[in-house]
Amino acid sequence: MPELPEVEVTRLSFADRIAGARIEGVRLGKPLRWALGCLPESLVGREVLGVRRRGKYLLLDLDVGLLLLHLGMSGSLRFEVTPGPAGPHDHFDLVTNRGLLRLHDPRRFGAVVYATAGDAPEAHKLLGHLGAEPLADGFDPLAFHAGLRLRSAPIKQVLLAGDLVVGVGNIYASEALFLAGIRPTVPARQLSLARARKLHGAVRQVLARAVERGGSTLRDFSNAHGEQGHFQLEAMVYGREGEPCRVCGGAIRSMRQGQRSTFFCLRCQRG
DNA sequence: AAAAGCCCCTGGATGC
DNA sequence: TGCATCCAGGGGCTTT
Repeated sequence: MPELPEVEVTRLSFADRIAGARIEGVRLGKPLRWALGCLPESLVGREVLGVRRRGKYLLLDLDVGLLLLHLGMSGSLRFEVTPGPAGPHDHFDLVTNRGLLRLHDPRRFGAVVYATAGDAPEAHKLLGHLGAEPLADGFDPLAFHAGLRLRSAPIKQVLLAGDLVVGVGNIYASEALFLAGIRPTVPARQLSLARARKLHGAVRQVLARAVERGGSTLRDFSNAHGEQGHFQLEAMVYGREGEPCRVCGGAIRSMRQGQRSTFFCLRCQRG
């Protein structure tokens, strides 16, 4: 479910409230993708300094070490001062003196992993290979184009891979390619500098807009307050197979790329 | 090195 | 109503 916008919206919805909180306990539900990597009791007494985001990971900085959180496909976080009892899909609770941070994740592709403070966060195994942050100043169109030139895979799959640019998942890859007028199947290396620039801008535009709209709620995404997103209402192509293109009126098509659905408009995406 | 497939898991929609 | 099948926002790992 969660791509960069949903993860960032989640972060914004609880970062201020958890900053400065003292950890009082940890409750684990069923196993997530990876083991926590430390004894839950060892977190008690530590302070949450703040929350950052790297790609689709949330980084909870502690006074000693940090927690990496990933929402996987079906995860969402809630932060509640007066929480109810844990449900069958609530697999991680961080009890603090400010409130309870709870991970709800039916499919359990998500994860909470402890990392020691020793290494810089960027050196962590899970983060080391990640590409540029698309909404940061460091996302450079020239470097983006240079990276694309090295890849022969279809541009849609290069966007999803996350080693050139992070945070673009299945919804926003289709949306960005539509905005840029680029066919999802074109080999990445075929994109000219001008078209790479256009895609670079489209990625930034669609992600920034989605953050503004609170993310996309297709089934069950909500931020840490339980509020849903609204970007799905203005999607140009994602999930719109057979419906008319909002630009040219032609029928939106869908196809499979790497066992994921891709949505596009034949007429508007000729490149 | 890069690309393509394979899984992890649950639930909802659809079809017979 | 019951059961099988397919599909879903991710991504690390293994195999080509």
